[in-house]
Amino acid sequence: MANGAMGTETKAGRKRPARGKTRRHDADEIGLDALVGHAGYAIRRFQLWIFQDFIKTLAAVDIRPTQYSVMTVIGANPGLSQMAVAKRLGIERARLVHLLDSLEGRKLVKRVKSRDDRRSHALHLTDPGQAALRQFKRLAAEHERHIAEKIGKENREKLLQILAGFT
Amino acid sequence: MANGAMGTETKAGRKRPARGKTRRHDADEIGLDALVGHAGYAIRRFQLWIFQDFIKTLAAVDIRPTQYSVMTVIGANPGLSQMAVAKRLGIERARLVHLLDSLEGRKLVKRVKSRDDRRSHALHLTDPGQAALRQFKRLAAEHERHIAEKIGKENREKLLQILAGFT
DNA sequence: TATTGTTATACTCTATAACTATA
DNA sequence: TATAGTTATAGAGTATAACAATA
Repeated sequence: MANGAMGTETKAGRKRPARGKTRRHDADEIGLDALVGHAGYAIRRFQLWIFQDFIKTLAAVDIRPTQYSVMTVIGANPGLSQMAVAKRLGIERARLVHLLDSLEGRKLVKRVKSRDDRRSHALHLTDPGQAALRQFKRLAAEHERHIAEKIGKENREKLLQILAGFT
Repeated sequence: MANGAMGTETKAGRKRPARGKTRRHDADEIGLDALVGHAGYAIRRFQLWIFQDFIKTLAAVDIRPTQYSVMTVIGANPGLSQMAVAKRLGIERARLVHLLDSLEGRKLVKRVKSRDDRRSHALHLTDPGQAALRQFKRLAAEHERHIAEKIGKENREKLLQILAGFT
């Protein structure tokens, strides 16, 4: 039996089932109502898709988005302090400690005591770390192609342009 | 003294400091290198900005993005089961249990034992929950205007259009 | 006094697995 | 057997606070 036989009409024009009547739906016939007009909702779903694809595409090298961003910034700016990396990427400095512990344990990154300021560490990629980063970048480029396939090449570029201020 | 006096030239044309030399930078002169071309990076930063603004804008009513999405979907589809809501919004059903515990504790939502399937609950907004949701929607619309101010009205609409498939 | 890196704690979120009561 | 809801646990991620060494 179809649901809502004794339901009242809602604003959206749907039948409201009596209390205690569970509506059965296919997932795609459930209305999102106001969520449809919320940029945050779409962005969030898209961002989850992107991270999942990134993780899958770089699974063989066991690198996650944040680790990739840390290595990329250190690779392009050798000698940065932990504070500088944390600020630039919007990561808590307390969290960066653990991220670097992991990358240093894998011999991809090294902390060198700074001579300028003995409180801080100068961060560098190791030689294997530099080679590894080149491979990570190739895989990340592949991931980027997945995005272009998903939303279209022009749309991806438009998106990058719209969000250029959030870097 | 400027950094990099004894550094070697990197591909990016920057001076590489000797090991142990910490580079001093203003945050905005640290290059992101490959991250600039990664949609995921920009999307992630934007998404964090959006969530922070949403949380701030709805702080007075103590409603977070996920709680809002759950109430909106229940409001538009009264009688849904927990599984249906979880699937539709991409939330783990185990997590939805706690989200609903909280909303039910605040008398915004109620679980009604389903007569159709005694394993499941039919979800409804309470009367105060319906009134509250109307207020949440007004505040969420204000948040949406903040987004439009941030990236531009047309860009926001373009974004919604590009990401329409991720709902 | 302030800052860097570190440690610790708490809370949110994600991902599972297992349990119960139903189907 | 399978599914809905629940409980529990572990790992990320976020947000703080406090501490030692150093500025």
